[in-house]
Amino acid sequence: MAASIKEVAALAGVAVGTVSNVLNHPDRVAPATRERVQGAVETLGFVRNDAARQLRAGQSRTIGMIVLDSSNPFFAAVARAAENEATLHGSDIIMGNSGNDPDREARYVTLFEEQRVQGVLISPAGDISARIGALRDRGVAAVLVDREGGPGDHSSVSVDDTAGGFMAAEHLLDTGRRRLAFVGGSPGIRQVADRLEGALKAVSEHPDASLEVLEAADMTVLAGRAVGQELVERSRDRLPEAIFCANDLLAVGVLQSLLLINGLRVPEDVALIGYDDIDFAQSTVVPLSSIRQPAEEIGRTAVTLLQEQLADAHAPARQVRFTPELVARQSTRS
Amino acid sequence: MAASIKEVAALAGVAVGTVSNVLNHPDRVAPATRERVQGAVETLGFVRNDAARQLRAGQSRTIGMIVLDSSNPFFAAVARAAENEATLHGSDIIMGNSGNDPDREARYVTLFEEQRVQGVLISPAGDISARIGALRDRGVAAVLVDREGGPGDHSSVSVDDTAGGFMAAEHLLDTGRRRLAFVGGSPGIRQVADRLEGALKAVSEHPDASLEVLEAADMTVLAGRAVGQELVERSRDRLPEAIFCANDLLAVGVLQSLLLINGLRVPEDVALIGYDDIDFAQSTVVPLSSIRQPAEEIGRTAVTLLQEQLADAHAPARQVRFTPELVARQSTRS
DNA sequence: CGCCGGGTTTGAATCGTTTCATAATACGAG
DNA sequence: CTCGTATTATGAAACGATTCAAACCCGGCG
Repeated sequence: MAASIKEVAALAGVAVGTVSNVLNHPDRVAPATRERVQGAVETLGFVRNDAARQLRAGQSRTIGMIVLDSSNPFFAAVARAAENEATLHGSDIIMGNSGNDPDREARYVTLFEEQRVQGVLISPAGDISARIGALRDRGVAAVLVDREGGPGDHSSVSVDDTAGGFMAAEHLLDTGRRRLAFVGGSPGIRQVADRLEGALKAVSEHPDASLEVLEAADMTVLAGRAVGQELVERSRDRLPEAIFCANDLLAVGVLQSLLLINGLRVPEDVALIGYDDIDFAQSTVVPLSSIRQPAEEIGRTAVTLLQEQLADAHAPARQVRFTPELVARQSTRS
Repeated sequence: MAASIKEVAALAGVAVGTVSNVLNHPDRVAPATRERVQGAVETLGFVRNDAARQLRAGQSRTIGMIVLDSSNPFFAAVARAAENEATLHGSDIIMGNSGNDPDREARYVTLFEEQRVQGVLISPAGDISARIGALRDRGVAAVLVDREGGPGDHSSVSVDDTAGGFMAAEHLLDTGRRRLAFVGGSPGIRQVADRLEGALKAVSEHPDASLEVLEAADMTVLAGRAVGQELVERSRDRLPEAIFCANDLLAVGVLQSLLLINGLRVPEDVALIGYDDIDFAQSTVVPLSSIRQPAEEIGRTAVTLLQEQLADAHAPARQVRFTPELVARQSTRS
């Protein structure tokens, strides 16, 4: 159905090699011939078969990217920045969503390997350092995104989640709250574990403070709402004074159930802080305090690190680590 | 670097065809041989080269999807639903972001054509019906998403934007507002034009009502904030009584500047309604009225229609059209 | 007039997989 | 013991683009 280079050659009355040259090295072809070939390409509606090209080349121009949750605005922002940066370098990015599911993650890694992508940007769900090692052995560059690489082996772009967790809890403590709660997703998620660890550290520095840990089914608005519901069903005096959510989506959900459904006041009855500082954080019912991560820079840097690896396979792995930043808004006012 | 089927065959002491059979038709191979081959695959870390496979097959198992703006939660939801549905059918989806830029859109279409994708799901930015026609001629199925197909030629999944625009304006009029404003992106965007048209129709039915049209640079929170800023700088009596934004992101931005920055009250001073009913709409400072579109169904249906086309190239194009729904919240209370 | 050198063009070889007609083998029945 | 059949294995051909050594053409120079 689709025309091949051979048919173009036949129509233009030249050899296949010439057509290929018109496509890839126009300067090597005499102007008259070039036009004749371009005419043939036009009339046949020829579109280059990328599979054949790649097969010959042994490698594609594509970068694979696996994100934990593309419907989380934070990851969407990271992905967008990466996309822009890649376009600048003449690469295309194709994306996959693991949804925090190690199986789906593995499927995408395989898919990308089969496609012989140049490299992979990945926010790991499970423990895939073994898999990444295998990738590198096979000559596929990889950069961890939003997760620190092991000791010197993988390049990575991360944000210091422990510091972020510390900042969040510290802020709550600074504003006079003592009975804190942490709402996270599965403790298997590294970001959740690290943020919790930071929070625990802050709390441990105040002998009179406590931190209760709650687990949400998911890191979504809906799951946040469910946890919030659970909380308000307790007797009032067992309610925490402040809640730290592992991301803004959870915080928004908790906020909804506290406030809209149960008539509690934020921050008077309960203070609330999220994580990521997504665009919506400042527009919520009560503007949400949060810990900001530099999404754009993360995406851009990830691509840059990957390009470094591509340019020189023996370039040392680099770990870039950003520091998050507290953004205090009304939801934690004292 | 990467092992090929040939090396696997050599190591296992069988012919290449046998290895291929182990990979694709394990039942045709004797158990003993199968295990020997699988062992070789294991030790060599063999990964199938998809380019070669596709070249031979002439087609891939991939579906290409082009969205207008993946950082808009509405599109993210559509994409996610499509992804799930495709996975169910054993296809993979790769995504591209046009960002409403016809050039980027064209680049992605080309990329997908070169990859010989099974089909394309596309929310068109520019006028690409010509391009889609070319795709079909070449045997690539296409489904328009969130835009109605022309008369009988393309399959499409859309939502009646004119009806939605009408509903929004009608609702504002019903609650007693008369001087309305419409905030949209570029009028070149079909959704914007249609929603405006619907609103105009509603307004024209009320002789004492008026509709002022404002254009935002973009359909983002930031652009919304800019337009809101412009509005509040006017003298108070020239302020509209109600604002209809072409999507929720714009509405959130407008809300921010009205309320947080300028101390106006919503809905008392100005009523506000958005479009899409994204998850955050109910969590904004003042819960946002909106027009809901069934994102999940749109994504799912798009894939279904594509599968129909794939199953039978001569299946008639189908147009599925959903009707949006008004969700009234506090921001338009009278 | 023959040869040289440049710019052009040619077309066979190659990439790795799948397919399929054919060959090899094993096993039972006669 | 032989033939027929069923099961399994073989390996050449094909997919379509790129590459590259070789062929070709043509004007200029000795």
